Amino acid sequence: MSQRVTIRDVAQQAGVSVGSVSRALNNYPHVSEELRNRVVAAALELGYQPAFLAHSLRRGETNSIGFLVGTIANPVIATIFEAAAEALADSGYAITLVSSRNKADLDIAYLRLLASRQVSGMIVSSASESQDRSSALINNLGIPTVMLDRSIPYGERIFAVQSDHFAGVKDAVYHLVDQGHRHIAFIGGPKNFYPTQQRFLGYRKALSEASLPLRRELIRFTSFTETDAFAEALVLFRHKPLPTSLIVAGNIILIGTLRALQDRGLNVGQDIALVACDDMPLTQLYRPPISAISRDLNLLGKTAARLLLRGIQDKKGRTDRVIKLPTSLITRESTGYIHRPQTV
Amino acid sequence: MSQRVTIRDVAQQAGVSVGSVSRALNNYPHVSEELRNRVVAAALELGYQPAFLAHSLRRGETNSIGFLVGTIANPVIATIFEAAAEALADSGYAITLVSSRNKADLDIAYLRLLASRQVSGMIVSSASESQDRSSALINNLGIPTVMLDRSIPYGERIFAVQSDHFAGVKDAVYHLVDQGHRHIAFIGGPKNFYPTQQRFLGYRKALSEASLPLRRELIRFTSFTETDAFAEALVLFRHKPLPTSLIVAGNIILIGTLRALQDRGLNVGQDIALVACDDMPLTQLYRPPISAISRDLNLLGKTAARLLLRGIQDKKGRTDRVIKLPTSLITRESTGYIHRPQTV
DNA sequence: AATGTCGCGGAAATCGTTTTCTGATTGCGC
DNA sequence: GCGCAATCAGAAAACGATTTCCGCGACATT
Repeated sequence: MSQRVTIRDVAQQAGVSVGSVSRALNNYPHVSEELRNRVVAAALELGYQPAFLAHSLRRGETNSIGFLVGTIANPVIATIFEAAAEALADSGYAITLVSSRNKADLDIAYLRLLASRQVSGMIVSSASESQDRSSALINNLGIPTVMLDRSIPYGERIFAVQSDHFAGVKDAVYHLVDQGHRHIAFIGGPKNFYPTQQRFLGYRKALSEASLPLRRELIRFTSFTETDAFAEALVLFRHKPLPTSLIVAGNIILIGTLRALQDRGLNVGQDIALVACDDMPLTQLYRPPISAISRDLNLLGKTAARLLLRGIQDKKGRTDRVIKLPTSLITRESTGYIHRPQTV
Repeated sequence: MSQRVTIRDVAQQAGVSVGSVSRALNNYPHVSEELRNRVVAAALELGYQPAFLAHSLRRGETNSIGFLVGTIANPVIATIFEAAAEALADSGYAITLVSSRNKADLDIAYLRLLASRQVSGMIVSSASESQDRSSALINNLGIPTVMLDRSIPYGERIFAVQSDHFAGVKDAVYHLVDQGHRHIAFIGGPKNFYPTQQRFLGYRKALSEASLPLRRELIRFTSFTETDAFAEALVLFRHKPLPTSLIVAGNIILIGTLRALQDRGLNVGQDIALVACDDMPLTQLYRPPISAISRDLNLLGKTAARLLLRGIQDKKGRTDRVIKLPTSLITRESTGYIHRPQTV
C-alpha cells in the first residue's frame, strides 16, 4: 500500500517548514516568489494531494452539499439534480445524495445523517408526509438549506425554489374549457404535498372563474406509486358519465393513469382529453402526443444551486428567500379535438 | 450560533476522561457498566454528536462511497443507483454522486475528486471514451471499485457487475427470425462502449447461426444524445428497402429512434418490428407496446453494492471479480405480427 | 543612531476524535 | 497476607492539515 505523502514530506523536500508550505500552496500574501516556486515544484514532484479530512477538520467546512430526494429514479428530480450538481461542482462542492424512497421516517434519518456529516448546505425535496417534522428539524440544524418545490419553513437561512404550479394548472383548465370541455377531472399527488396543493388551488380557481362547478367525484388524490395511481384512476373512470378531460399531476402518476386508460380501453384524445404535469419523453412520444404543463428543469436546478451558494456565503440574508419560476403549457393532440358537450 | 458539543464536554459532564468517553461510546470491551451508563447519560443530555471529520481523520476512513455516472437523468442508471444506495446505506455508507455528463475529461477529473475525498470505495459507470484512461487511473488509486457494465481493468481490488447483453440480443434476433424476419437492423451506442460491443457480438453471432448475412448498411452506431440517435436512425431509414425489423440499444437512443420513426411516418409493429434494450415505462406504454430485453436493475444495484462491500472488507480477494447477470426477452406487439419477407 | 515597521519563515497550538501507553485498583489463588 | 493477573481509566500521542504567535533581519523614518 502506498504511503500517503503529507505536507511534512513536501516541506522536507523543499527544505522549508510545514507552515510555509501551507501558506505557499494556499496563496497567502507575503510569500516570496522563490519560496512559492520551490514548494510548488516539490509538491508536484511528490504528487502531493492535501488530505481532505485534515483540511476540512481544521477549516471547519466540508465543501460538500447534502441532497435529499424522494426518489432519484424520477427523471424530473434527476434532471434537476444534474443541473444543480453541475453548478455546485463549478464552485468546488461535492454532493452527498440520499434518497428516502418517499418514506417520511427515512427523510428525518437522512437529514440527521447529512447534518452529522457536517455538510455546508442542503437541497431538500422531501416526502410529503414528513413536511412538518422535517421542516422543524431543518430549522434546528441551522444549515443553509434550499427547499425544492416545497413550502418554506420559518427559519433564518432557509430558501425555496418553486414552480408556479398554480398558474400552470389554471392555464391547462382554461385551455380545456376553450376546447369545449365542461367535465374536467383532476388526479393529484398526496394532499399534503406542496405541488399538489398548488395545482388543486389552480384547478379550483380556474373552474370558478369559468363558472363551472367543483365536483368531488371528478377529483382523486394518490400516493407516488404507479399501482396507487392506477387504482385511483380506475375509480375515477368507473364514474358515469366519464369526464371528457383529465389533468394528471406528476410523471409517476401519469404512468399509472395511462395504464388505467389502456386497461379500460380508453383512447387518449378521443375518449378523453389529457394534460400531464411535466413534459417528458413519454408525453412527447405517446400516440397521440400528450399536452403538458412544462417547466425549465435545468433552470430550476441552477437556481437552487445559486440560491444555496448565496445562502452559504452571506451572513445576512438580504436576498429573496423564495423564487417562483414560471410554467408553460404545451398543447398537443391529446387535447386537440374539439369536444362536443354531452349535456346541452 | 450554537457551539459544537465535543467529547471533552461530555467527559467533563460525566466526570471522566475523554478516552473513557470514546471507549464507552464505541462499545469497547473492558468498560465497566457503571461508567458506560454515566457517559451515555451525559452524552444524551448534552446532545453529543461525534464530529464526523475528526472521527474519519483518526480512523482513516470516511465511510463514504463515490458513485460516478455518465448521467443520472437516465432512469436506468438512476434505478440502479437507488438500489445500490439502499444497500450501502444499510451498512452505514453515504454516497457522493458525481455525474460527468458523458464527457471523458470530466470522468477523469471526478475520479480524482473522489480519490482526494478519500472515499472508501467507488462504483463507476464512466463514459465510453474515457475507458482506457479511467481504467488506468482507477488502477493507480488503489481504491476498491466496482465497474458497472464495463470491462474490467487488471487491478487488484477492482470488480465488475455486468448484464448479459450478448445473450439478450441473441435472444432478440432469434425471436425476430422466428417471426419471419430476414432484414434485421441494429442501432447501437458508441463503438467503444462495453454494452454496445457485447450487443453487437450477440447480434453477429445470432445472424451467423441463422445463416443470415451481416449487412453493413443495416448497422448504425450513435452517441448518447437524442439528436445523434435521431440522425443515425434517419440515415438507416433512408435505405431502401427498409429493414423489416430493428433492435435498438439503450433507452436514450430509443427515444431518438422513435422520434425518427414518427418523423418518417413509420408505424412500429406494422412498418417495422422493434426491440428495445431496456424495459421502461415508455416501452410498456407505447402504442403498440414495445418488446424489450429486460434486466433486473434492482438486482444489478444490490449486487454492485454487495460486491463493493466485500471488496472493502476483505484483504484477500477470494471472491469472483466479475458477476454476470441474466437478461430476459419480453415480447410485445411491436414484434407481434408475422412478417412476410419482401423477396422470395 | 535609534526606533518602528514590514516581510517573511519556523515552532507550536489547534481542530475533535481514536488509540496506545501506562499506572492504579481490584480480585483471586495460594 | 502476598503476589500476580486482570480490569479499568487517565494522560498523551497520533491523524494531517491550518493558523497563530513569535522572532529575526532589512529597510525606512525621524
